[in-house]
Amino acid sequence: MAQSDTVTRILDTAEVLFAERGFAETSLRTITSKAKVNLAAVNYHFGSKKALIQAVFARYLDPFTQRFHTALDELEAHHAGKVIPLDELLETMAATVLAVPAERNSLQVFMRLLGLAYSQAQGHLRRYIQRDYGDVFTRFTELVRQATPELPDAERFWRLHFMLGTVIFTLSGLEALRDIAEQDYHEQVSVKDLVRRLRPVVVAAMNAPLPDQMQNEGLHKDFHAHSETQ
Amino acid sequence: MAQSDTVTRILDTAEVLFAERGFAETSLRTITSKAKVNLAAVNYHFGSKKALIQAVFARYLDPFTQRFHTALDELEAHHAGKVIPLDELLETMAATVLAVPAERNSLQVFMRLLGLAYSQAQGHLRRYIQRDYGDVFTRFTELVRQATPELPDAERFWRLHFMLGTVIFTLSGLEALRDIAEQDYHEQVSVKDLVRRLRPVVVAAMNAPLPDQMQNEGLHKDFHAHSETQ
Amino acid sequence: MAQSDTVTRILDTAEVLFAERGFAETSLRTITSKAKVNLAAVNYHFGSKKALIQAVFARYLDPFTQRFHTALDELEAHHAGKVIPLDELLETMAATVLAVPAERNSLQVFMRLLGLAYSQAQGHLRRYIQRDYGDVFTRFTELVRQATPELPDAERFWRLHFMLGTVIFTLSGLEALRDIAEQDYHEQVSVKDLVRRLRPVVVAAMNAPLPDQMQNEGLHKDFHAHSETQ
Amino acid sequence: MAQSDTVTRILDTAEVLFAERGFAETSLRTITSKAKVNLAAVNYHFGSKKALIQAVFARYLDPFTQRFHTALDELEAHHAGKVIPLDELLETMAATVLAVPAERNSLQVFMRLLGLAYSQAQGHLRRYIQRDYGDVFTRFTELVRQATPELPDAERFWRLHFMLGTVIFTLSGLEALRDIAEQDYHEQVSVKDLVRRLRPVVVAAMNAPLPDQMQNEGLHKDFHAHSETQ
DNA sequence: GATGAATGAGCTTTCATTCAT
DNA sequence: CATGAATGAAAGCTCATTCAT
Repeated sequence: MAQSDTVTRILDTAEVLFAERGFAETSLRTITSKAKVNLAAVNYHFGSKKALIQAVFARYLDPFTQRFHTALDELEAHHAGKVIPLDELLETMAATVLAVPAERNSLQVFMRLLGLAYSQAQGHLRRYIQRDYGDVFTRFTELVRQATPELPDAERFWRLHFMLGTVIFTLSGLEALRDIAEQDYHEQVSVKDLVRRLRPVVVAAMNAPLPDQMQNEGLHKDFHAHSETQ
Repeated sequence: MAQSDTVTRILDTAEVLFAERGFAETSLRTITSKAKVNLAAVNYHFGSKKALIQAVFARYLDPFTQRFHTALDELEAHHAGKVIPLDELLETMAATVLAVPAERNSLQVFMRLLGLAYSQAQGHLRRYIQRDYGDVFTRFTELVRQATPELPDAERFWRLHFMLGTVIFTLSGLEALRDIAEQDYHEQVSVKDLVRRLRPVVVAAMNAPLPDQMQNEGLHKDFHAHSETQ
Repeated sequence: MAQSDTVTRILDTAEVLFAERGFAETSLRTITSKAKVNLAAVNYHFGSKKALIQAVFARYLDPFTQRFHTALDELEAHHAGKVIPLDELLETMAATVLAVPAERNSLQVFMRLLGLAYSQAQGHLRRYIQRDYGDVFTRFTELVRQATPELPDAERFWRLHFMLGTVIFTLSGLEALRDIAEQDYHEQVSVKDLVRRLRPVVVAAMNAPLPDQMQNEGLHKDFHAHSETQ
Repeated sequence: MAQSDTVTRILDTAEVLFAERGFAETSLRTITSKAKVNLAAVNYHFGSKKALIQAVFARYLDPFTQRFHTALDELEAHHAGKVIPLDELLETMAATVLAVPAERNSLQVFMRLLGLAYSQAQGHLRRYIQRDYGDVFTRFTELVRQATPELPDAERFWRLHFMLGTVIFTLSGLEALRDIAEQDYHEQVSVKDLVRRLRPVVVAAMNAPLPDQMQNEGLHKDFHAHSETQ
C-alpha cells in the first residue's frame, strides 16, 4: 500500500468519524480498523492524535484560504478600488465554503471543528487556526468594515460573531436539525437550501438598527428585570 | 456529610468541568477528586456518568421550564387571547434564560452545555431534552408562529434555530470572545450588553424577507457556482 | 418489617440466586434488591457474605442432620445390633434427602449448593461443613463400612464419592438435563423417577468388582497407553 | 517477548488459577501479574475474559475431539462393522481424556469447565461446547447405544449422565478429595489410580439391572415415604 | 433495630503510544 | 517503510463493608 493511500484513507475515515462522534469519542482504534490500516499507522504518519486532528483540519483550511484569497483578489479587481457591497462579500464567502469539500459530510466536519475551536476554552485548536489561517479572516473582516461604514467597530465585531454562530451551529448540527425538520415538515433539506435560507437572514442581521444606548439600566427593566450582573 | 452536600458538590463541579472540556473529556475521577468526594459517589448517587450529565441539565432545565411556563401564562393573560408581539416573546424568553442561573458564569455553562447537547450527533442528550422538556419549547414555538403568521412553517423553524445558534454560540464562547473584544476594542462587555446587542439583530433576522424561491439552480450560479450537491 | 421476615427473605432470595449463578457471581446488591431489603441488612444480620452463605447451608443441613440421625437411630433399633443392609442405608439416606426441602425446586438448589461447596477448592465451605456436619456423615460411612465388609476402606471412600458425584451432578443439573431428555425422549421426568433410576445403578456401583491391582503400569497399556503421570 | 510466549503464559497461568479458584474468583490482574505479562495483554490477545475462558477450554477440547475422532476411527476399523464392546469404548474415552493434558492440573480444569458448563443454568459455556464440540459426543453416544442394545434409550441417556456426573464431580473436585483421602487413608492418589478405580464402577453401573417399573407410587413408599412431588 | 450514605479496593476494559523487527 | 506486539495509564463501574444517625 502506497503511503499516500494510507494517509488519505486515514484522513477520510477520521474526518467522517470525527464529524459523527466528536474527537474524544473517536478512538484511533476505530479509525484505523475502519480505514483498514495498521493501528500504529496514525502515530507513524501523523505523530499523535492531536496532529491528526489538525491534519484533518488543514486539508480543509488550506485550499479554503487559498481559494478565498483568490476570490477576494478577483472581487477587489472587479470593483477596482471601490467598496465591495456586503452581499457580494457574503456570497463570495459562502461560495468558497461550499466549493472546498470534496466528499459528503466534510462541510459538517469543518463546521464542527470551527465550533470546537471556538468553544473549547483551553483551545489548542483556536491558537492553531489563529496562527495559521488568521490572515484571510483579518482581510475579510476589513472588507466587511468598508462595506458597513455606518456600524461601530465593536458592533460589527459582535454581529459577525453572531452570524458565525448561526452558521456554525446550523451546519455543524446539521444532521440533528435535518432529522427534526424532516420529521416535522417532511422536507428534505440540502446544504444549498440552508445557504439560500441563510442569505437574507444574515444580511438583515448585519443591517439591523443599532441597539438603544444603554443609558440607564432601569429603563430596560422588563428585559433585564431578573438578570444578575455576570 | 449530608447527602445534599455531596450531590450538590458533584453537580457543581461536574457542571463547570463539562462546560470547560466537554463530556467525554471529563472523567469521573477528575470530577470527584476536584469535588473532594469519593470516586464511587457518582455511581452511588446518579447511577452512571450519563445519568450525571442529565442531572446537570435537569438542574438548569427544570426551573427554566417552570419559570418559562409561568412567564408565558402571564404574557397570555396580559394579552387576553390576542396575538403576542414577537419582541415581547423574545424578551420574555431572554429574561427567563437570564433569571435562572444563580451563580457566576453559569449562564455560560448552561449555554455551553446546550451547545454540546446539540452538536453531539448520536444524541442521547438531545432525545432526553426533547422528551422531558419539549413541551415548553413547543408552546413557545406555537406562540412565535402566531406572532409571525406570514412566515412559512419551515422557514420559521430554521430561523429559530439560526437564532438559537447565534445565542448559544455567542454566550457559550463568551469568555474567548470577550478576550478578543477587550483586546481589540478596549470594551468591557457584560452579558447584559450582549443581550442588548442581540435584540435588534434577532428581530431583524426573524423579519428578514423570504429567500428567493429556488426555481432553478442555474439562476443562482454566482452564489452556488462551485458547490456540489450535499 | 419483623426481623425474622427480613432474615427469611434474604435467605430465600440468596438460596435461589446462589444456586442459579454461584456465590461469587451473586452480589449482595442483587440479593438485597431482589429481596427488597436494605443493602446493609445482610451485613447487619449475618455479619458478612461468607456468613450468609453458611447460613443458607445451615438452613438445609441442620434439619437434615437431625432427621438423618433420627432415621439412623430407628434403623439401628430395628436391626438390633445386626448389620444393616446397604440398600436400606441408601434408601434411608435418599428418603431423608428428599424429606428436607419444603418448597419446589429447593432439592435442586440444595444439590447445586453442595456441588459448589465441593468444587470450590479453596473451600472455607468444605471445612465448615466438615466441622459442623461431619459427625452424621462419619456415622453413615461407618454403617456403610459394616454393610460392605469386603471393600477396602479406600475403595469404599472413593465409591461413595463417585456416587455422591452422580447424585449431585444429576440433581443439580436437573433442569438442563430434563430439557434435553424431554426434547429427545419425550419423557417427563420427576425427581422420583430419577431416584428410582438411580437405585439399581448406585447399588451395582457399590458392589462392583474390585479393580485390578496396579502392579505394573505396562500391564494396563490399552487403558493407559497414552496417559502421562499426573 | 514472542507472541506465543505471552499467549501461552497467559493460558498456562489462567488454567491453573481457574482450576484453583473458579472463574469469577480469578481476576485478570491476578492472572497477568502471576504470568508476568501486562494487564492489558489479555484483552489484546483474547479480547475479553470470557474469550480467555473459552480459549483455555479450546486448548483442551480441540486436541481432545481430534484425538477422540481418530481413536474411534481406529476402533471402528478394528471391529470392522461389528459392535464395539462397551468397555472398549469406555477405555478409549478414558485413554483420550488422559492423553490430552500436557501440564499438571489441566485435567482438573477441563473437568471443572465441563461441570460448570452443565451446572450453569443460563449457560453460555454449554451452548459454546454444544456448538463447537457436540459432534464427537453424539458419535460416542451412538456407539454406546449399539454396545448396549438391551437398554431403553432413556435409561441409557440417564446412566451416561450419571457416570458423567461421577467422573466430572470426582475429577473436578480432585484436589479437595485428594486432601481428605490423604488425611484419612494416607494414600497418594493419582489420576491414574482414580481411573483404574472408576472402570469397574462405571461398567457395573451401565450394566445394572433395569429399575422396577413404577406401576404404582404406593408400592415404593419406603423409598419415597417423605418426599414431596417435585 | 435498621438504614441511607459513603468508602476504599478492586474489577474489566479501552486508550494513545512505543518498540522491536 | 510498515507493522504486530506490547505497555502504562486511565477509564467507568461494582464490590463488600462501614458508619452516623
